[in-house]
Formats: sequence, structure tokens, C-alpha cells
Amino acid sequence: MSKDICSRGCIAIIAEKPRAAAKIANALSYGRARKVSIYGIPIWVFNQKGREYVVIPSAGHLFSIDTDKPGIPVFEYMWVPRYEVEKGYKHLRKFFSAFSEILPKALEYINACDYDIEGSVIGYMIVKRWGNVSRMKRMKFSSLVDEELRRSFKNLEPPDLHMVEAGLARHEMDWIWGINVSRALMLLFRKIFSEHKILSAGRVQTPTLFEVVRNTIERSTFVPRPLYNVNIYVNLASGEYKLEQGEEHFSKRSDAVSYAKKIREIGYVLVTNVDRRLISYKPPHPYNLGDIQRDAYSIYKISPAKTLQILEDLYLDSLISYPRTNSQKLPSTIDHKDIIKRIASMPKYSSAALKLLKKAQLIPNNGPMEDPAHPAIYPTGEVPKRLSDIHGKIYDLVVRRYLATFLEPLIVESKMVELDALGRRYFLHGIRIYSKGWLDIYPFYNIREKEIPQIMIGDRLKVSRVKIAIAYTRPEPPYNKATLLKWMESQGIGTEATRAEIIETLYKRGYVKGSEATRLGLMVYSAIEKYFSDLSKVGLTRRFEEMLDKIRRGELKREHIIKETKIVVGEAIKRFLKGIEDLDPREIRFLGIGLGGCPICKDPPDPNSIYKFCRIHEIAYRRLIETYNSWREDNIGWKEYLEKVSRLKITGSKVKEVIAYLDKISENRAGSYT
DNA sequence: GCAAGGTC
Ligand SMILES: [Zn+2]
Repeated sequence: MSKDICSRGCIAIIAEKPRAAAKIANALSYGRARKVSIYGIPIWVFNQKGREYVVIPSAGHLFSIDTDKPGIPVFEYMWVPRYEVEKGYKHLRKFFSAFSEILPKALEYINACDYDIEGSVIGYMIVKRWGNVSRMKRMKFSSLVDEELRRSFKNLEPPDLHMVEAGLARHEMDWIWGINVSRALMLLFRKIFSEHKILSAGRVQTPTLFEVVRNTIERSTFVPRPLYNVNIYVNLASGEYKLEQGEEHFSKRSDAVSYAKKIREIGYVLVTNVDRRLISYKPPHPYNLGDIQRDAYSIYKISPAKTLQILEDLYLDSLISYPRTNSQKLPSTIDHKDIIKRIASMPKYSSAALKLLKKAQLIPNNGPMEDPAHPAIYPTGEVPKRLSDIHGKIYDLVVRRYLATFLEPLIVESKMVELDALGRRYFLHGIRIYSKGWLDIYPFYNIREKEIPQIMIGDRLKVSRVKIAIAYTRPEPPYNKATLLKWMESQGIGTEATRAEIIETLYKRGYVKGSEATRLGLMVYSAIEKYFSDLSKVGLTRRFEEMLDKIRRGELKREHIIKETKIVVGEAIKRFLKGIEDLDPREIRFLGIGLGGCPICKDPPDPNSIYKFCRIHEIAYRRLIETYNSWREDNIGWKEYLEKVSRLKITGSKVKEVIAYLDKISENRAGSYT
């Protein structure tokens, strides 16, 4: 059977993945392609204008870079089949068998992988291995929709060799940086602890680690400052209401006290404005991957990596569309009516779905984010048979968000009363849901309704109570996997497919635990900061992008930037090797290892510290001193300050250690006088 | 064994 395929020569169309192959074959053959399985891989065959076409899927990259050279620096590498060098890729073998069966018989080749540099590399490596690159063409499409695929098939482009070169350069530069610095870290670790440990560094993971370290240091050395609010309560017909603050806090207690006294004396606040309006909130955008990873985390505490894995399962079960997308747009080429009709058969969605089916037009509230090949995530309409608890939760989010984006806006009635209390502004804010709209089916926003009675401009509201409340400045929040993902997105590092996994790598290596950088994470940070600081910055990705763009435009040669990368990395490795050559494992100052160091943690002292504190304890100590100025203005003595700050939960852990140490030495001193 | 990037 499969022997007949391409027996008289054919045109081989290479797709990035089986799903895409099916869509491409169907679109180009108008549904007449014949599906055949060889070595367990589905391929599609069809004839057109007397020629035979065979669509064969890959499964992403079939080849990867590897080396057989140990040690550093390492610049010799080659492209090899993935299943030979990476664990867990045995399943790729059958794709190799399929390609090696068909491609040598083909006369021409069309690379129909996603139109980006990675897709160019995937198709190119396959044609290079089993075909002939000089007889290769490129299909350029921006989505896997029938018309778009047919259009690009009619307008085949010449081979995209510049894009291939850019893709190869990306792989090689990442490999050179990543492997060399990872090995350097392991070498250093072995030298210090005489122990082997798998460590790693890379263009994406290292800036992410640095961000966690920065946040950890910022939070652990945080010292709160006091703030004072004057809370005013008023009596209205329906009871007592607390007014909302409309001005900055008082930073001095005495100012708050004298202001509160005046308010008590005058006894009322004046209504200066009443603003009643209906506020309309558009439905949420269609999901891209990051959106649903955040939702799954905030609603169910499911990690981004787990969410992606579940989305992949749902995708392979034909329940949802392609999940690794950055798009927040749903094109009108999708038959939404049909999908919603089928969703309506599931009881928990039927009322929202039926509401939508009554609409004359279905228009999603598309968001700004785009993707070069795929639309936003949507349900296919296929009704799931049985889903595990967690699969059910993720599927439910996809369906709800999908229905919501077509629904009517949420309308909230807002009543904002503005008050003047001796020149300071306060508010009373009433809120009521006027029309739930999309919130019914997507109820993940908490709107706290609050009724307030009829109030007119010029009314004097009687003050019932005035209270002074102390508040504190707050540290920046700790990271979790979802907010770290968001940070990576905001910096433009990593891709939809890799961000969650790279975050897991930081945990797996032991660099991060919970929401904090570990001691190991701090050591890796210091070593990279000292020897490979380029790799710690997001700017390296920007430089990569600029260089890759130039290669794509034919303005720069891959060989040129690879040579340059080798020089830069080679010199850094040279400095590193020299730096650790005559290293005494007991005293590595930049890593915080040494004798007679910080009296709190034994790390080497900061040369400018009078107490011989280490770098981080010294930062904590200085912030403690600095922040005291704010407390002293409130006539709070040093001792009382330390006592108060050490009892506050938001005070950084390193600050508390410094306070405990200062306490201890002052006790000792006091003891020595008696 | 180390990256980041595809996808199963
Ligand atoms: Zn210390």
C-alpha cells in the first residue's frame, strides 16, 4: 500500500505537526486527500493537475544541536536526530522512518511549516536530510484557514534560505551561550564543594532568575514606614458609613491628630459632588496561552506548566484549538454559530449559548495580541466524554471565556459621592450591578455591591466617629509562577511554548523555592554577575533579535555572528577559568564563602560595613537606619522603632536578623557594665 | 549533562 505512494515521484509537503498536515491536505485537496498511515504516522495523499502530492507531518524539531566534546570552552557541535541525544524522544523515530520512506522518492519539496524562523529550520533540516534543498519551495501563510492555505499554495515562494540562516543562528547562539556558561557553573560548584550538581544558565532562564533574586533581596531588606489615615464615619438614614480616602496619607501622627480634632469639632462633611452613571465593561478578550495560564493559577492554583500540559491533552482530543498561541483574536472564518450550537447541548452552558444563538451577529471582543500562525484558544464544539477533575476545570475555563467574549457588556451602576472635610477629599462609593451580561457565564470577577442612600450636593453629613489608623508602606509583592510568567511576557523573553517550562527549570535546579531565590540561586547569581553578566540581561535577547532580523534581510551572515559569539563567550570563559584557577574553596568572596565573615550569616563582609555585615545584611542595616528618619519625625525612639519594626510581618527577614543582632550586642554591652 | 525552541 505505502509502496505505491510517490512511486512515480511526487511533491512532498512538509507540515510542522500532524494537525497542521491534516488541515493543509484538506484545504489544498478540497477534502479529497486520502489519509494513510505509515509507521504509525498519518500522511495525506492527493492528486492535482496530474501530479501527486504527499503531505507529511513533522513533530516540531526533529534535530537538535549536540556535541561529544567535554569541558569548556566548547564550540564544536553538530545537528543530530533528537531521539539519539535527548531522553523522552523515542517517539520521534517513526517520523524519521516516514520521511526516509517518502522524501527520497519525491521530485520537489514544499516547506509548509509555520511561517517563522523555527518553522523554516524544521522544514529545511528535513529536506536537507532526505531530499534536496535546491528543489524546495516555501508556503507562506498566516493562519491554517482553508482560503489562506490555498492562496499561499498558489503563490509558492522561493526557499526561505535567509530565514533558515536566522533560525540556525538562533539555535547556535543559544547553544554556545547556554552550554558554556552551564558547564562553567558546574565546574565552579565542583571546585568549591567537591560535588557534582546539574546547574544551568541561558538567555531566558538567567534574566528570569536575576529578577527573582532582585525581588528576594528587595523584600528581605524591606523596612516599613508608618502612615496615618484619619477615618471618618458618617450617619445616614440607613446606618453608619465609613468614608473612603481621597487624599495621600499623613506621614506624621501629629498632623493626623490635629486634623482629626478639627473634624470632630466641626462635626460634619460637605457633599461637593454626586456622580451617578452606568459604566459598561466589555467582555474579556479571547484567551491566548498566557491569559489562561494566569486564570488557571489565580482561580485554581494550577501552575502554568500544568495548564499547558492539560491544554495539550485537550487539543489532542480535538476538544480545543491549538493552545500555544499568543493571539487574542478569533477570526470570522471560524463557524462560531456551529460551535456554540454544539456547546449548547451541555447543560451548564446552555442558557448562555442559547442567548448567543439568538443574536444576529457574533462578534468577539478581540484583544491586541497577535500570533503569526494561530488564532486565540477556542473550544471546537466537540462534547467531551469524560474529563478528569483538572481537565474539566481547564476545559470549563476555555468554554466560559469563549462564550463570554461574544456576550453583552457588564453594566454597573456607580454612584460616586465626593465630600469635602476641611479641604481634604473623601468619597462614598455605591455600586450595583445593573446588567450582568458576560459576567454570568464568566463569573471570575468579584464585584462587591454596596448601596448608599439618596444624597444631594450641598448636604452636610453628620460625622459619627473619627478614628486615627496607622498603616504601613508595603513591600513589592513576591513572585509566583503566574506573575513570573507575566514578567517574562512583559520583557519579551521566551515563547508561549517555553516560558512555563523555563520557570519549572529554575525550581528544578534549586535556584528558586516558593517565591524566593535560594542560597544556591544567590550563588549562581553572583557567579554569573561576575563573569557572564551579558547573559543576565534581557538586552541579550534584544541583540539576538536585531541580528536575526539582519540575517533575514540578508544584511548579515550567520557565520559572522557565530564567530563573534564564540569570541565573546570564549573570552568570558577565559576570564572565568583564570579567575577560578587559584581559588581557595574556603574563601570565595564573590560567592559569599569565607572565614570570619558577617556576624549574622558568616558570609564575607562588605568592606564598607562597620559591623562587618555581608552584602545583603549591610543593605538591610542601611535601610533600617534610613527609614528611621520617618519614624523619628513621629517622636518614636530608636529602641521602640526596632521593637515595632521587628514585630511587623511585612518587615524583611534580613532586617529582622539585623535587629536581633543589634539587640544581642547591646545586651552584651549593657551586661559588661554591671 | 548543560539552552531554547518546536511538539507527542
Ligand atoms: Zn550576612
